[in-house]
Amino acid sequence: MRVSELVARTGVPLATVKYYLREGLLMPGEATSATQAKYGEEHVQRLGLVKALAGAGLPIPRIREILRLVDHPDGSLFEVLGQAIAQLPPYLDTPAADDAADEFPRARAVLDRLGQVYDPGYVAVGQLERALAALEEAGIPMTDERLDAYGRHVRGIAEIDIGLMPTASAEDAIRYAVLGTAVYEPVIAAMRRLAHQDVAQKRLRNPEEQDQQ
Amino acid sequence: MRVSELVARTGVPLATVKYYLREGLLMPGEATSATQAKYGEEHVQRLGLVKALAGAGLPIPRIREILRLVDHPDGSLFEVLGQAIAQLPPYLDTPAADDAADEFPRARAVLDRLGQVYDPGYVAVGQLERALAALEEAGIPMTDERLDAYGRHVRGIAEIDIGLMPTASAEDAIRYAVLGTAVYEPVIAAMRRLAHQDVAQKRLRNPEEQDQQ
DNA sequence: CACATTGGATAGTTTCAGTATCCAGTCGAG
DNA sequence: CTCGACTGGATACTGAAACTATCCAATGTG
Repeated sequence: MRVSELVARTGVPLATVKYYLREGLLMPGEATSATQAKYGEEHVQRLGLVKALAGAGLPIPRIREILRLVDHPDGSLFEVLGQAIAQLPPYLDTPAADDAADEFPRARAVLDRLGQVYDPGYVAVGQLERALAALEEAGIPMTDERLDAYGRHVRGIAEIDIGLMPTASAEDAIRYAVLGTAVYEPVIAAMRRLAHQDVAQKRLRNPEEQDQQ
Repeated sequence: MRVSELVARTGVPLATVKYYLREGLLMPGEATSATQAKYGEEHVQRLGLVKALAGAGLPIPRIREILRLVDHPDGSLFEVLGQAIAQLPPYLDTPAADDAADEFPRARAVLDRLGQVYDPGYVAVGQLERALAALEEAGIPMTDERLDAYGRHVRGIAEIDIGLMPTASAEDAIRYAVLGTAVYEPVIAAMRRLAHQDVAQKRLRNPEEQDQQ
C-alpha cells in the first residue's frame, strides 16, 4: 500500500507519519522508485504500537529505544527487559548505583519483607524507591498491611504474565515482555479504578462482609 | 518558616516555588508584611504532593484540578472520585457518552465477564476501553484467561484499598481515594515489574511448579 | 545603615511533538 | 503524451508546557 492508504488505515496524519519516519519510529517502506514506496501490515501495526506508547505519554526518544530493543534485542531477557523498563516512567535521574550499600532503603525493605529475589541494579528497584519516596514526601502512608496485600496480588498478576509468556523463541519472549510491561499497565490501572467502584458499591449493600480478603 | 527554608526543606528551586504559587498549586503563605510571608508544614506537604503528581507526568492544570477536589470536594465520594480520575491518564477526548448504547464495547464485555457493577458514565470505563483498544491496535492479545486473572487480583487490591479507607469524615475519605488512586499506581507498577523478575527467576530454578495460581 | 531576602511581575529558555511548506521526481487517467 | 495529483525528502515553523531568570521596590536584620 502507499502512504495515503497507510494514513487512511491508521488515522495518523501524513505529516505525523513523515515525522515518525524521520525520528526512526517507523521503518521506511520498500522504495519502488524515487517517489514511491510500498508499506505493509507491519507498518500498520507499528504505527498502532507507536500510538499506544505515545498515548501513554512516552517521549519519542524513549519510544525509539523500546522499539530498538524489540527489533534488535542484544542480550539476555533480563538485560533487555531492564533496558526497556528504564524507558518507562518514573524516570530516574541517577542511572546507576555504584555500590548497593544503602541505596534504595525503602524499596529494599519492602522487597526483603516480601521475600522477593531481586537484582539491586535492576531499574525497577530505583523506580519503586522513588514511588515510595514520593508517597512519603506527600505524607501518604504505606502500611505493612497494604504492602503485604499488594505484594500478594501483584505477584499473582506477575505469575500470569510469566505463565503466558511465549517460550518458543527468545525474541518472542523479549518482545512479549517489553510490550507487556508497558502496554498492560494502563489496563491494570483502569481495572483497579473500576474495581474500587465495584467493591465500594457492594460493601455499601452488604456492609457485614468487610473482611479484607 | 520563610520561603528560603521551604526551598531548603523540599529541594524545590525558588523559581519553581514561585511558579507553583502563580499557578495556584501551592497556597500562598500568611503574609506578615509586603515582602514577607510565613509558610507551614502544610506547604511542605503540599509541595511534596505536587512533586509526586508532577513526577508522574501530570500536566499542571490537571494537578490544579486534583488539588482543588482534595481541598474543596463538592459532591459525593463517587462524583469527586470520578472527577479526580478524569485528571489521570489515559486522557479521553470525548468527555461524556450521551447514551450508554454501544459505547465502550470492549470495556463492557470485560466488566460483564467479571460480573462487576459499574456506572457506564464513569470515566474509568472509557479509560479501560481506550487501553484495550490500544492493545488491539498494537496487535497485542488480551485473552480471557489473562483477563480473569487480572480481574481477580486487581479486585483483591481494590478490597484492600477500600478496606483501609478512612470512614470517619467524608472529606478524609475523598482525600484518601483521590490521592490513593493517583499515588499508589506507580508503586503497583514498580512492584509488578519486580515481581516479573522474581517469578521468572524462581521458575527457572524450579521449572516444575509452573501452576498459574 | 548596609546588605541580603522577599513578594510580585515580566520576560526568556528549553524541550517536545508535531505541522506546514517547498521541491522535484513520478504515476496514472484521458 | 500530458497534466494534475501524489510521493519522498528536506527544512522551517508553530504552539504548548514547564520551568528559569531578571528586575524592582519594600522590608527585615545584624
